[in-house]
Amino acid sequence: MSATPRWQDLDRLIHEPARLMIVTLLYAVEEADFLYLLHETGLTKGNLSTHLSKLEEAGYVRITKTFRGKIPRTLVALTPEGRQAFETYRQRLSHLIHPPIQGDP
Amino acid sequence: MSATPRWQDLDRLIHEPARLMIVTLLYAVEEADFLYLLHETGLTKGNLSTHLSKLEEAGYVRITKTFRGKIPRTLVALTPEGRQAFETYRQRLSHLIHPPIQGDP
DNA sequence: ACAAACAAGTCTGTATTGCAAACTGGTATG
DNA sequence: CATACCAGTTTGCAATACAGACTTGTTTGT
Repeated sequence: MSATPRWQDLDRLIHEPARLMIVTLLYAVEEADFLYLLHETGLTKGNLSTHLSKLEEAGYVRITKTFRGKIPRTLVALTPEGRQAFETYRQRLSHLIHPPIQGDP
Repeated sequence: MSATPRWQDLDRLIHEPARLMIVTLLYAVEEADFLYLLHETGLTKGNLSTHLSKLEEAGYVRITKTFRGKIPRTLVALTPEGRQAFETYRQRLSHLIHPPIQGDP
């Protein structure tokens, strides 16, 4: 028992490919609307909506609903915490992914 | 619809943290026995066993059962396919993880 | 005026699957 | 003889990702 479960500490919320995709996009562009994410990720509306809600619950993104005229527009942005979480995730993954190489031709 | 789901192509089998852990270990040491993996990963026996079976089904690892005296010993090694899959996975993840752009103070 | 399509969801149902714990079977040890 | 180790298989549960249907309001096409 116990061991060193530093691996398990991978943030499951970000780890999920769909959300990893979303977070990565947000990290790059800093702000995006629903449709942009929808097209860029190729997810379905419902799916994207759900994932965004989860990220919002976790405090990783902030969702702002505005109106462009009468048309609703949903803006999504990473919060500082989300940004931080992504960086931590990224670091941890790096450790996993290219570990100090061992004797291996 | 359609879009470009190059992200989705992340190999789910390897992506799962527990298995990512296993594969990474195997990639490093090239050969490991059950107990080593058990202690190193901190998984339960059943869990480890299940994950190994899945990796075996996918052809990513080869499991060799030997006997050390009368005590069973289970050796696990990455197959070339597994090795290939891990490298592909790693590459794809790299693309995701440190993206080219970054205009962001 | 009416139909269709868009924007941004919510809700539901299904199917996977990860995980822990219990059980199995054989061996060594006290 | 009972306990503990090795290496599993099976079971049961809980979470969840995903697609698709349904909703509400708005704009556009004819």
